[in-house]
Amino acid sequence: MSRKSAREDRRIQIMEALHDCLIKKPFHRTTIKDIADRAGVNHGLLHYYFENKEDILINYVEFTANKFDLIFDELFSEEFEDPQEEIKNFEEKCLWILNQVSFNQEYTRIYTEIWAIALYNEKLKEKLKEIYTKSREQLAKGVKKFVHSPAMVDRISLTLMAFWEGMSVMSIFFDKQDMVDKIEYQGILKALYTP
Amino acid sequence: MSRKSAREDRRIQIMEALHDCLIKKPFHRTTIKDIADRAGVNHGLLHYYFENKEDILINYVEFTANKFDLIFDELFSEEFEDPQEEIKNFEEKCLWILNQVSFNQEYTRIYTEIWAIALYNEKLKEKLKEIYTKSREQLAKGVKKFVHSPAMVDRISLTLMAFWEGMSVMSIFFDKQDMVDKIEYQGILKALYTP
Amino acid sequence: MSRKSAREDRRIQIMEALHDCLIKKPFHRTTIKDIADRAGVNHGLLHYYFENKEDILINYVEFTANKFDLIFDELFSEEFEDPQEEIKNFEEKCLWILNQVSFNQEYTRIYTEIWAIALYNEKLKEKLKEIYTKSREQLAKGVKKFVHSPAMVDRISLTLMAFWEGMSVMSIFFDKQDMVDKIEYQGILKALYTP
Amino acid sequence: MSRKSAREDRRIQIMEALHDCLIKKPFHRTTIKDIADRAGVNHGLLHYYFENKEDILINYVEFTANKFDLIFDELFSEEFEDPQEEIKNFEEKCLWILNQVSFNQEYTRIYTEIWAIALYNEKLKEKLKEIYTKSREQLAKGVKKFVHSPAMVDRISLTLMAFWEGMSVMSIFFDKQDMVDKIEYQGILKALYTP
DNA sequence: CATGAATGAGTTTTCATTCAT
DNA sequence: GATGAATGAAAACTCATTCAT
Repeated sequence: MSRKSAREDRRIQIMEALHDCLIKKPFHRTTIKDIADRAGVNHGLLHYYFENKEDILINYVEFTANKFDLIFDELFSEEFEDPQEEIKNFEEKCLWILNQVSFNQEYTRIYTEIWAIALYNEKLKEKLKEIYTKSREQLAKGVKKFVHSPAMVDRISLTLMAFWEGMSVMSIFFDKQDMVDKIEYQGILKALYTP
Repeated sequence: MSRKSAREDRRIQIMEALHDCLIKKPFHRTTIKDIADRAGVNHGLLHYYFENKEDILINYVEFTANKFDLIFDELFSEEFEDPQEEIKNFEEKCLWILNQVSFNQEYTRIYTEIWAIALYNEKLKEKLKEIYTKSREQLAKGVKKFVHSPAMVDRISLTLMAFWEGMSVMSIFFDKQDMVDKIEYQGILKALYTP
Repeated sequence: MSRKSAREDRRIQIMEALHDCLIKKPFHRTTIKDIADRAGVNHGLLHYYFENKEDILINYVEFTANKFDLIFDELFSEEFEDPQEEIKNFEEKCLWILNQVSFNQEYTRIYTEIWAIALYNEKLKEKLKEIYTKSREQLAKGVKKFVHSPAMVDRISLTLMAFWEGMSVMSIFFDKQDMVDKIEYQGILKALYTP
Repeated sequence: MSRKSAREDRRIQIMEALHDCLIKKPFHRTTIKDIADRAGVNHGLLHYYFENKEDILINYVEFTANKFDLIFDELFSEEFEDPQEEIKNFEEKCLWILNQVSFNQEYTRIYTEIWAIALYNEKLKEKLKEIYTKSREQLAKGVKKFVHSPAMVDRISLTLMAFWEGMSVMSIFFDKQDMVDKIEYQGILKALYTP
């Protein structure tokens, strides 16, 4: 393994340690030592691999963004012959995102806080914008398969993103199953792409 | 003015100072002294009127919650003769909420952070739950006027809440006007209450 | 009741409140407000009746000193015909002091701390010296009844005082009953006044 | 010198700084910064080597306890052929303790306060109990050499401990030389071990 | 006399960051 | 690269005391 990737491995190890920490504590109460302990390295070393504490977070966001990217990419690139099938499949994917992504407790926790930090941190805000823009584009790719007006594709993907985001936030205190039960998801979707 | 309200005035003054501070800095970087300076009082006094820093925040949330409560209450209690009028009115109200509440930059900033804090603070979480439950109920009151199935009333209000919440969060970095333009709001609403 | 004694009543009320507080908390963790609350008066008032916090303590010491004074005075002024009776009576009194004074948990607690404060407070030290000197003198009065050499009277009273003081301090963590059992008190006393 | 002992050296340096501070000021008026300044180190460092202020005190007590332990151990392990010699020697040792330990102004000052703190601090109380129990045991070892009844050995050592403790406390304001003069120490001792 | 609002000095503790080894 | 000792800035909270009403 090259020297470069050994360095990268260490960085990933540290970012994963940060992830584990963020599940338990908010970022500003997570200390450099917490992260170091979790990663099993000396705390002084974190300053060798990252500029400062904030820098670890920014890199962490970039690091996890790639994961989401892969998920959304894979999710919406599948092709079907039958348009009817396409729609049914899309609805399934949307439901999967709601349950697996929006309602993922770990990411909801972590990203809710990252949003809050981003408010006062331009670099982080930029990163988040990137992530959401990409996701929206990939979602749009999926919508395009059965909706033709570009304006409507945009409308639907934006609305879905907002809806997921809101459900994610509300899942913090409202019962997830209860929320899912109350939503007749397909109805909403159908409504969205009905002209 | 009675002594009692003098005390309450001071408390409000302090909570308003916190509000001003939260627009500029996240809560955990806002110091007791920042709030005191902003309120123009001695920092020791904040500990006289509130138990601790967290207590100020919790009271602040309660304080602003009442404002929202009043808004939602007033918004959805108006009665119309014509059901058609009712629906049109409701749509207008919803648009107003999106623009005036969800897209209110100050509250978006502040509440995004409060959500993040609430993740690790049961008292705050409880308060937020209360606020959202109340708002949902008042929103439901408005929906009931033209939708008869209770299940659907529930579905619509939950979906709208999530949608607003998500739009609010996304307004942090996406252009608000652009988002409004892309949404054909009435379409969504109509879709929601069409069986 | 004269104005003067009304003032004195208030002062006593405050000193008694301090006493109650000192049973529960050390002096430096007892706040002016604690004392005021206990006394049922406004905390600002304590500064009207006493110069400052320390002043309350000094007055408290003087106040309780009088109580001890009365006890010792009454204890050793009784007269007996028979010298043998005198000795037996003295031994009883000594045992009473050990059990009722040295082993009095409240006073042990409070005075142990007062000693510590007195180390760095001349006024308090002076007060304590006064109290112990007086007690020693009254104890000596009791001893004189059956011991004639003034030097020995002095020796016995000093030794007894030290012994009581030490037992008091040690009663903080050693079992009192166990200590009493282990001491054959009369033996020690007899030894002390046997030439 | 090993790394381990470098750490221990620093800890001792800090405890010695605390000792120096306690001679001048009571513990609760001694600040972390006072101790750090005295030790010539940064105040933040104290929190690196000790959990908190209280922890320094507890370690200090343990640290000085060992010193006393050594003294008492050495003092009462010497063996003599002649029982008469044994007694004479014991009396000398007791007088030495009175003068060098009970009347040691520094330790009297410091320990008087530590007693007071221990009243409200279980950990400290436990430590003190340990120290006194050990000392009593070592003292008993010395007494055993010329007193055979275990009950009496116990009685004598307890009484001596109390006496020393009391004399120590009283030495705060009574003249030490005067007290020594007034005590015919050998008489007391003889009395104690005379059946 | 009585109240309680207001002040401000003081103290412990936390922690990111630096740096010598 | 790795370690852990050292630094120093920052911050919450406490409380005796003062004072206007």
